[in-house]
Amino acid sequence: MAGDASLSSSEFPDPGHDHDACRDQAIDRAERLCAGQGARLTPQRREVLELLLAAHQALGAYEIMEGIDWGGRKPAPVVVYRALDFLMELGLVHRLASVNAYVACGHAGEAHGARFLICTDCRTVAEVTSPGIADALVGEAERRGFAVGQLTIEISGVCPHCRGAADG
Amino acid sequence: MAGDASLSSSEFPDPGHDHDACRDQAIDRAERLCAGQGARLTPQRREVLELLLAAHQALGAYEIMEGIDWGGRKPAPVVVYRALDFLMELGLVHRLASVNAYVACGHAGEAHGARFLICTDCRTVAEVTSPGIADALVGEAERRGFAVGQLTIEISGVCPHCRGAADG
DNA sequence: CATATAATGTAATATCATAACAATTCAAGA
DNA sequence: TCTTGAATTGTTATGATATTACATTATATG
Ligand SMILES: [Zn+2]
Ligand SMILES: [Zn+2]
Ligand SMILES: [Zn+2]
Ligand SMILES: [Zn+2]
Repeated sequence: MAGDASLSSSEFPDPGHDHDACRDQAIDRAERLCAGQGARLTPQRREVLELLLAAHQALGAYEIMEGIDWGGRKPAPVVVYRALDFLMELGLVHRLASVNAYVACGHAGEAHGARFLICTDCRTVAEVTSPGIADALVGEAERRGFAVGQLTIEISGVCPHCRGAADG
Repeated sequence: MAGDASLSSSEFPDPGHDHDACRDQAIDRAERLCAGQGARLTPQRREVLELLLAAHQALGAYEIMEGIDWGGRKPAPVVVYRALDFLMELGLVHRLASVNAYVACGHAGEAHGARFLICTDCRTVAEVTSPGIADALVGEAERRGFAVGQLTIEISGVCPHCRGAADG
C-alpha cells in the first residue's frame, strides 16, 4: 500500500496531509471495487471521481463541469450527471442534499450509515460513521411503524481548520 | 380550543383524524406567533400555510403554485417563495432538502432539533423531536472541533398507513 | 465479422429558485 | 388628513440544477 497513516480520509483532512497518496489510494480502491462488480471505471468517470477526491470538498455538478477539460472542451451537464450516477451507484460518491453538491466517499465499499459534517466556510466535508446513532434513528422510526429506506444526516457548520482551533 | 385530543400532528396523522380542527388549531397558533413578533400573516402567506397544513405532506414550491387560485390566476413562483421564506423565518414551515419540498411545522414556536420521516409512497411527513439523538449528533461533531450550525436529518421510507400494518 | 450491450455525444427541455425594479399597501407621525 | 418611510406585492426576466430523447460510437462476445 502507498501511504498508510496520515490519510484516514474519514475525518477532516489535515491541510498538510499527503494528498497524492490519499487520492491514489482512493482511486486504487475504486478500481478494485469496479473490477469486483464488473463495472467499468472509464476515463470520464475516473476523472470526475479524481476531481472530487482532489477537492476534499463538496462540488456542484456544474462546478465539476468547469473543473474538467477534455481537449479544450467542457463536458455537457448530462455527461457529468451520468458519471455521478454511476459513481453513486457504486457508493464511490455521495450526494449532499442540503447543499446540492457531490462528494467522494471516504469509505467506499464498506457499509456505512454515514453522516456528513459540511463546512460552510471552506466546503470541506467530513464523512463520519457511527452505527450507534444511525441505529438509534432507525430503531425509533421503526418503532413508529415506519419502514426506513434512506437516511440523510447532514450537519452544516464550521470545521476545525476554519475556526482556527483544532482541538477541543 | 377546538379539538384537543385526536390531532397531535407530531406523528403520522391518522387518515381519519379531524382535519379541520387540526388546521384551525395550527393557523391559530401561527396567528398568535406572528402577533407576538410583530409579523404580518397576510392572506398570501396564510394561504400557503393553509395549503401545506391541509396536505399533511411535503409539497414542492411549484405544486404549491398549482394548488393556489387567486381570482382565476396562479401566483408567480417568486410569490410562493417569498411566502415560504417568511414562514420558514418564523419556523412555521420547514424545507426538506432531500426531496426539494416544504412542509408545515408540527411544533411551531417550540424549540425543536427535529427530524423528518418522509413517506415515499404518500409523501406524508412526520416531524419527530427527540433531543437525545440531536444532542448526541451535535455533541459528537463538537468533540471533533466542528462548530455546529444547522442539522438536516431526514429519513425516507414507508409510513405505517402505506405499509398496511400500524403497529410493530 | 456480426451482434448485442454499454457508454458517449449533442441538443433540447424540465424543474427549482432568485434578481431587479416598479407599484401598491400599511402604519405612524406631522 | 396629508406625508412619509417601510413592508408587501406585481411583473418580468434570468440563474442554477437536473433530465429526456435520440443518434453515434466503443466494447465485449460468439
Ligand atoms: Zn461514504
Ligand atoms: Zn472549513
Ligand atoms: Zn418543526
Ligand atoms: Zn405513506
